[in-house]
Amino acid sequence: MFFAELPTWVLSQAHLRAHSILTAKLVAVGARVYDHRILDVLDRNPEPLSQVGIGTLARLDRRDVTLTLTTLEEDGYVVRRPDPDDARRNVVELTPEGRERQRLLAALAADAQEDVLAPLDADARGDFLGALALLAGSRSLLGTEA
Amino acid sequence: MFFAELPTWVLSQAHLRAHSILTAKLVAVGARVYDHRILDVLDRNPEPLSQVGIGTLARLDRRDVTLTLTTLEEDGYVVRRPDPDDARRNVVELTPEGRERQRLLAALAADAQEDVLAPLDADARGDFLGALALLAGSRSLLGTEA
DNA sequence: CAAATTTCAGGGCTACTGAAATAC
DNA sequence: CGTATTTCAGTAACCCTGAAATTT
Repeated sequence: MFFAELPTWVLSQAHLRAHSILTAKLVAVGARVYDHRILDVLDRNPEPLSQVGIGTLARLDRRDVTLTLTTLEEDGYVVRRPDPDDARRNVVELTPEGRERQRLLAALAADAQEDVLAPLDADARGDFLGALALLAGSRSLLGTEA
Repeated sequence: MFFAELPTWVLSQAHLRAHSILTAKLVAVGARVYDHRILDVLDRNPEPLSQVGIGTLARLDRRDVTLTLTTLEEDGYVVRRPDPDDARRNVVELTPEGRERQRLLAALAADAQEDVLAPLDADARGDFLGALALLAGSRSLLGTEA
């Protein structure tokens, strides 16, 4: 079978198109996908999080958490403080600007979903997303387990 | 909506799982996805191809064609010769070893497809792949156009 | 002259590993 | 002591751009 007929290939192209749509929305405001992931988990968790906690919830490597937080902190969207209960940890919190930033990024991400799914009608979307979650397996937390 | 519920996220995770399955099969024999793409188009086109021709058919950037061909040539799977009709071009051809290599990689890629689609039954696969091709759009050449 | 081909240099994003410093 | 957290250095694969050298 020709490589471009393989499901693995079509999946990669569908992902690439979706990812391009999403990143285009985000770069328009100077943001990246990692920014959105981290601000999202911070916005949803009222209790302060350590960087390890952020990495777990945002499914990001510790390295990428560190680098992304550095830029977010430089831009004034988050603050890092040493955890008073455990000096090994940083406590990371959203600033008001960060919370506002997240609302913007979430709105842009929502726009992107509509663009991505535009080729499918409402009926087809449900079936498709169900099958997609099965294929994603434990990598998405929406599928059979979660 | 939580970022992990977004279709863009689930799509990326499905792709990542599929890609991991495929690359695991290939790395087991020391090959990469680009190797498979290039050997595939060479194997299917009896007439010799230039590097630009390979890039077009394999949907690879000219830079990646150059780098991948260098390793394939070092391993004895392809040969590059100056095109006698146009000295700007290289004519690239599979060696017998390259043809055999491609048969191996194609078999491994086929195995990977089965593993990837395992969570879906036969009925669901057709619908899913049809929807997926729509989302991939012009990036796959299987969808509505092409 | 302009255009095409190959190659090199380099970057950006995503995902990841090893190791150091620090603190528990 | 061993373990956990953060940080730095670095890698791999994928996708892409600019520019040079060569030839048409």
